[in-house]
Amino acid sequence: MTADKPENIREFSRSLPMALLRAREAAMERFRPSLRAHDLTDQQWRVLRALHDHGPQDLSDLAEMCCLLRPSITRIIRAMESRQLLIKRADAKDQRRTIVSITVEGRELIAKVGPISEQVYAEIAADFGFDELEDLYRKLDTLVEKLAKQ
Amino acid sequence: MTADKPENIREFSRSLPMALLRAREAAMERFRPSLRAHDLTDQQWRVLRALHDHGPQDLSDLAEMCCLLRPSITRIIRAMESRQLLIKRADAKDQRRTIVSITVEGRELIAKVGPISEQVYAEIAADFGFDELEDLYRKLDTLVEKLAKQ
DNA sequence: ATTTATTGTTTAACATGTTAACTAAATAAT
DNA sequence: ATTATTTAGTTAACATGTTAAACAATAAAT
Repeated sequence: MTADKPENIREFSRSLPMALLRAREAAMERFRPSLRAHDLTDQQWRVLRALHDHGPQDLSDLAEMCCLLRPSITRIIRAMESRQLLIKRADAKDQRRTIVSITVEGRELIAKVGPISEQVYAEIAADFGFDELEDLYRKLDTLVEKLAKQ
Repeated sequence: MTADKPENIREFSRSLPMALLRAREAAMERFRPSLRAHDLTDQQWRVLRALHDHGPQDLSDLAEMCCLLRPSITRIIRAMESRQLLIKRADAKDQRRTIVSITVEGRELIAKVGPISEQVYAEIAADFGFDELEDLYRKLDTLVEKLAKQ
């Protein structure tokens, strides 16, 4: 007895969010081992890289950058500060703002994990094709752009 | 004083998992309002659609289908069962397996939310371009395929 | 047949996602 | 200047993500 499959809804496999999630999981699966080996969650690694690449940031900008919600980043920063991977200070001009900077320890961790991560990336590019990858980036950027408007 | 930006690591913005996450968030942002209006989380909606489209499933297959981990699906199914959106029963041939089926109430919810979801999808296709969307699906499928091997 | 290994699911513990409510600091309005 | 509004961040409460460990049922090995 097969399920009576109504035709009134798009197939599950053709769900854009699902397709993007599956792709992301497939990619992350390759990066996770090295992150976990250094006691980093996906999110902590994102925060560390954002601070490394773009310098000190207030929490809201950092959250936006890393695709994290404010309550999440509050907890993530707290845990990372206690590990001394970053430091917090109040913004002198606006006492509401908290500004976060990466520490030497944070940079050392990047120096350890970064190269492994780069190698994984190179493997992905080799398996999928470098040009294909660039094309995918462009399409994803365009999608975000088109969906953000309105 | 700008951050000293070392060149030894790929730019944060060129992270494949981040690009996929940003795109997914941009898409989900459009679907969430109707899901929340019917007290559904993203994950619960995925489970409901999977059961609707593919019929009764055991928990492991369902988890795989929905990109969920086993511990997550245990809790999600428990909550949805108490809302009577689905029912569980033991597999007669293998008492370890739990088989889940969508209920009439579950189908009724699909009948309410599905059309709204379809309309959102049509808007996305209109904004991004239907052919572009099809092309994106193909590339994402290929990516998963190439990354899954090895 | 009994033991051993494997498999499907759950529980536990902690991190994050998500929404709403709250606090304090800065701005705007009067 | 005082009040009202907005903004940045936190807390609370609950859902899910994630890993490891536990458990029961099955399959494999002897």
